[in-house]
Amino acid sequence: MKQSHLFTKTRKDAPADADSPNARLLTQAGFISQLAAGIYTYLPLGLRVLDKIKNIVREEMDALGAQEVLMPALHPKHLYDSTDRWDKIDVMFKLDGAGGKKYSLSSTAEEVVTPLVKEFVNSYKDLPVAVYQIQDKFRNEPRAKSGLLRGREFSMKDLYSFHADEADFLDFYEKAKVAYLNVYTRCGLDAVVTAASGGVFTEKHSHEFQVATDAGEDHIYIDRASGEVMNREIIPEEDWKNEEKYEIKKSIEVGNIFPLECRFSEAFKMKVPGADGKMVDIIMGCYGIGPSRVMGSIVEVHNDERGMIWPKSVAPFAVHLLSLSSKDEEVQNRIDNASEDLYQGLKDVGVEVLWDDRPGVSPGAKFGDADLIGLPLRLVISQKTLVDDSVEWKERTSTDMNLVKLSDIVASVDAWMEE
RNA sequence: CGGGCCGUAGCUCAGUAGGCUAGAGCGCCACGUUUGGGACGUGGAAGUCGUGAGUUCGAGUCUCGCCGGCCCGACCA
Repeated sequence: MKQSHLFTKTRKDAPADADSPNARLLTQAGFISQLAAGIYTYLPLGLRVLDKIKNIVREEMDALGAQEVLMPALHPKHLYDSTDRWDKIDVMFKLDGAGGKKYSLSSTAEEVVTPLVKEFVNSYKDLPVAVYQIQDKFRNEPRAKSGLLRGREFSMKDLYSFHADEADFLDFYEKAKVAYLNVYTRCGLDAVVTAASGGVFTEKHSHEFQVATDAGEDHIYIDRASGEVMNREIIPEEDWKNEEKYEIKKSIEVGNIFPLECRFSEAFKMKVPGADGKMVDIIMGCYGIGPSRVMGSIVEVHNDERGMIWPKSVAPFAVHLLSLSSKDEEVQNRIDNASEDLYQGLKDVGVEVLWDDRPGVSPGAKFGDADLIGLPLRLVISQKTLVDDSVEWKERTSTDMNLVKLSDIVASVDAWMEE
């Protein structure tokens, strides 16, 4: 994409009302725009990141054997009458429809997915089933905060699994854990599985995926003896400051999986015949990842004083190509032609390039924007590099710069992409 | 939902004790010069001072209500 065509712009000054690094940097670089507290527009650069995260999630969910659907975000009240949750979910947005009907905006989807799957599952032979969706969720948070980390409308992937017996559920649950860890690793996040309370659904523990960072609002306790990681909510209060027993870190919860047991299958009278012909209860699990929160978390973890530092896997573009300006028309033409050739050459081999082709913008401004936007690889073409028939190569994570011949550059980038 | 901070140009902010035509930097527009770390000169456009009421001869400034944002806490099925 040519930067001259990008309708968004970077800002020289950080926004005054964005304190957290993710809100400040994403806004300053033109990735997101705030509409209200906890409500954001994803601009072209930000949307590309969000989509890449969603696609990584998709790939891992598909590999797990789950099937993607898209359920409505507008939920009729009667579903919640079946589970008695209409007045229990206090973050639920409720609205009135025509004819006195009542609806809520999706804050979760157990009430939709359970009847949905029930439509198609008639026997133990139809199980297990795992379905997921990636959809915006709405939660009337008393206090939205920290940019993308806690919003009132946010992207969430929610997966639900249905099983004929406990052993099958546990097997799937463990595989889901691995799939989740794969997602975080691929997104450049170092997440740990953390035991947490089971909430209202189960006596068992649920499991969270926590990324240790001071930007987090959770506290994880790492048992120094066993290595087990636990959320503070399941630590006895007298041990909250026991640093001899636990290593304590602040962290962001980037995912949560938990057993639902038969809470929802019972509420919707979902039972099927087992192998012996007798009706069996259906055991469910539920598994959530917020792609928008993952995006914010990546920025919290990967940034420096100059801007964001995107991992290659989720960067909006892999390469930032900078054409520096020259007063000499002849030189300028050579810069433009070499840049155009490289831009096309990279696109032809499938490399995503943001080309800073803006005329007349000073080198300092282009470098500043490149650092702020934080694409993994910066390539510069200028009078200086063309003297050597070369391009300057600099990775965002390094201060090293070196020249690569124009004749070799596409192959070099292609090889770097495979790393 | 409790507590705190804040709202003045597109952005970041200043605005003394209430005082007459409301300021700066950046950005933007025009022209010229400049081009390897956010260049410079000259000229220009741009503001119902969040909003409503009140006090006052006079309100960006004081009082109250409302709206909105950020932070701390509670909450986070």
